[in-house]
Amino acid sequence: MAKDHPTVLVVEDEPAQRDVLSYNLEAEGFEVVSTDDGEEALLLVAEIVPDIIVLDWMLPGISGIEICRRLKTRTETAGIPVLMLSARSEEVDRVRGLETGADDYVVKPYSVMELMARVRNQLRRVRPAATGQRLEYEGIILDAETHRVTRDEKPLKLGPTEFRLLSTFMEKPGRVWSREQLLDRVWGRDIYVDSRTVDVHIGRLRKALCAHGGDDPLRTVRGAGYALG
Amino acid sequence: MAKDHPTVLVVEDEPAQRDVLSYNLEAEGFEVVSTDDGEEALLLVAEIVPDIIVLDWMLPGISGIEICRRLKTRTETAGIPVLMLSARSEEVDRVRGLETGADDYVVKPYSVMELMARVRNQLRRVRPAATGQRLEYEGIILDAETHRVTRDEKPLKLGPTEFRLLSTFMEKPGRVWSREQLLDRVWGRDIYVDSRTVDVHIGRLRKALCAHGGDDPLRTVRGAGYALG
DNA sequence: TAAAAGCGTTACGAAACTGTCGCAAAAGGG
DNA sequence: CCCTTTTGCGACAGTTTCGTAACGCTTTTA
Repeated sequence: MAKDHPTVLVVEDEPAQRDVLSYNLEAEGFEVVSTDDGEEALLLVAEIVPDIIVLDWMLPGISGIEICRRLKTRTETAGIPVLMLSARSEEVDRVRGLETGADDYVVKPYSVMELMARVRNQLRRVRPAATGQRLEYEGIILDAETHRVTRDEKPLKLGPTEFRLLSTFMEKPGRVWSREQLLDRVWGRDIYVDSRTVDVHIGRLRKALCAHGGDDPLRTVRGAGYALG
Repeated sequence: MAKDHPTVLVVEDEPAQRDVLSYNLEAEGFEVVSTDDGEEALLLVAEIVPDIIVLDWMLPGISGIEICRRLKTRTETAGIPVLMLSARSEEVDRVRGLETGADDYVVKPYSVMELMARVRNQLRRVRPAATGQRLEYEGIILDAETHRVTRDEKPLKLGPTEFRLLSTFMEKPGRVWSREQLLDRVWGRDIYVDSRTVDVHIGRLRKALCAHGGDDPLRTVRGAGYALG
């Protein structure tokens, strides 16, 4: 029903490796999409907008390094963390890998635990709420671990949907989210609900946020969507 | 020279598998001893007295199942948790595995994270003090060593399941645990138990905690799970 | 070996939450 | 200033989630 699991895109040409990665990532509760093809990867990124990309260095066709470079030079995708995998261990490669903009670099053979830790580490930057962190904005504190929300020390009562909605806003204060983006993120990619439903929940969130007084921190951007602050 | 890291004995004949296991277990801070031979395993158990044994089902010479049987029928070794690994997935095997006294059973291919979690899970059973001897929260004191719980000096009567449930909560007061996470930690990953069963035990735990008066310290987080405080 | 305690499932009522609708209010555009 | 588009929001009915009592079964205890 609801989606709060981050999506990982795995780009790896060797099937066995790909399976191990998918299996373990899924077991950790991530939503995994994988491909063995560089071109397809670039298309998938635009389509599914993953929260993080795990990218093999060596690929048939476009190399991983090239994919990374392209992603990092496009503003829409530059923010997505890229974790490079490589069979080589030379220092040169590590440097080159990070030069192209990869956010982290893991040398094969790697410990699965280590890889998971690094994936989580990157996610912590992009999806703080999904990794159980504390978010704060203008006196509003959202603690993902305890599921508690307070405004100016006073506890707020939010339903599950309002909670996820607020988490999304607080991960990037100021960012404007369209109704469709919110439906994707808060409700789930494959669920159909009328986009006006978002309005209603925004309204409910507003009411909850202002329950003890204070300004409405949510901004309506006519024709575009909503934003926090 | 005190040994603060639990020792794991890995019995697995395929070198690649053995290496993966050792690597990941060591990365997790366990002390690992491994062998590919069943006879040697039996000798090693007597020698090093591991805290837990990870045992492959199929071995040249003595089978894993036979090793398990022998260990479980000797009183000195019966208490050591045995985690069975198997490439087969038939129900028959699962049943037979648990019949011989294995404490848990993992089917290949397994998630490394899952395996680690199960190892930790078994260890917790044997060394409840591993995380800390005495937990306290708001007048509730749980002594892992004596298996006793008091609230405001008054002793509480908890069943085994409620005890484990409470110790999970007290490990991280405030943290919200989903029903699935609780099933994992308190029950065990392999057995199918309806997730609603958690509710019932939460209810029982609540009743026990409030037996001598006082507020209900457990918080229900709709759509997410439960938390202490 | 009988009694007691503990366990997991089910059923059902209560409460909370959800999505949709309809209309009023607000915002833009010309 | 009026007309169109977009948004706010109360109301409502349907659905989901939760708490708990009851029950049969297994394990432990005396």
